[in-house]
Amino acid sequence: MQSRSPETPDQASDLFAYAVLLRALNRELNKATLDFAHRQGLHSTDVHALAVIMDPAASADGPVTPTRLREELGLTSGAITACLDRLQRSGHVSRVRDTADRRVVHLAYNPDARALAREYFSPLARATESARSRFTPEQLSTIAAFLRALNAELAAGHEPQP
Amino acid sequence: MQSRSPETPDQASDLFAYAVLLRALNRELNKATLDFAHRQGLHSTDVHALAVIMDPAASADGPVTPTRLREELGLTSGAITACLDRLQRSGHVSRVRDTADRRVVHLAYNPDARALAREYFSPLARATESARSRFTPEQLSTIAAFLRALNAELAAGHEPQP
DNA sequence: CTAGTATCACTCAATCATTGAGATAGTTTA
DNA sequence: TAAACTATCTCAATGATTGAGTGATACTAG
Repeated sequence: MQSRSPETPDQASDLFAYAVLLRALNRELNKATLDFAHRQGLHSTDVHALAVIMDPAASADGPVTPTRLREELGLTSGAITACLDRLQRSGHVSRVRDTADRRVVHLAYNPDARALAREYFSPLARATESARSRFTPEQLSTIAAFLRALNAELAAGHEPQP
Repeated sequence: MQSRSPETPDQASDLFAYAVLLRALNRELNKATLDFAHRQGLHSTDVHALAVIMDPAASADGPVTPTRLREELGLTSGAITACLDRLQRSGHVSRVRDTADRRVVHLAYNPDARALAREYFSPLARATESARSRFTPEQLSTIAAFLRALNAELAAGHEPQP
């Protein structure tokens, strides 16, 4: 530990400071999401749901279904139904019955939701671009590797939760 | 767009993939928070509030007040009061009047909330430790620098929001 | 020093998202 | 075919959140 004065930034190389940084990041992203929700007149739940439906990483393993959304958002089925009702009424997503298993509903976002998505994603993209510009391609690849590793670790940590 | 095959990892060095990684991280952290909230019988709002009150990064500029919490969580004053009532009733935080400005309330978390905090923070710490172990100190310092830069950019992005 | 204004936290009735137990329709197993 | 299972939806009850307004404290100008 070579931290000498309070403002030496290299203290951030220890575990505790890392966790603090990550939670701060989490807070900033949540705040951005809330801001967006308020501007759009949507509930934060609905925006979180939209993010899951729209984000390629979330829909990596197949189309998103209400059950998938329930797991992702930690809500009960009743709440998911209400949330989807709101999103459908406001024209952001539609429910499409699976052809193979007709119990299953696939969630598709409508064309006009794309503009919404762009507006939602762009502040993060802008901030990310700004931060990225200060690092070399090699460094950026290291950082991406870390983020991937961390995501994998966190995802693994949830699994054994009955 | 130079992505060749789905599993090539070096696609993650472009901006789009970065944003996807960051949102995935955000989702994982939120999910961890929700799990914790459910286990503790707390509302997600209350856990978010606790996180703000407990986290050193959040309380960097002075003690946390209800107004600060309102800005951070994007709720109205009525909701904040109710949330603090719950947290106080369950013994996690106490309200302390500021001595200088007696309109202001400072939020302090009680000793028994420390154990709660440890349990809340430890899964993230464990995952972070695991991910960190695969990188050199120099790389870790680069990654921390990026996280700090990104947080600063995101924080700056919120300011001009009236 | 005093009136006027701003700020901080709180109150309370109304609103509306969420819960949780069940109903419904579809699928798989025996 | 009947039984067991699964995915989604329904709906009354619950309770968190809203939003306007209150009381208390602080600042500021005259």
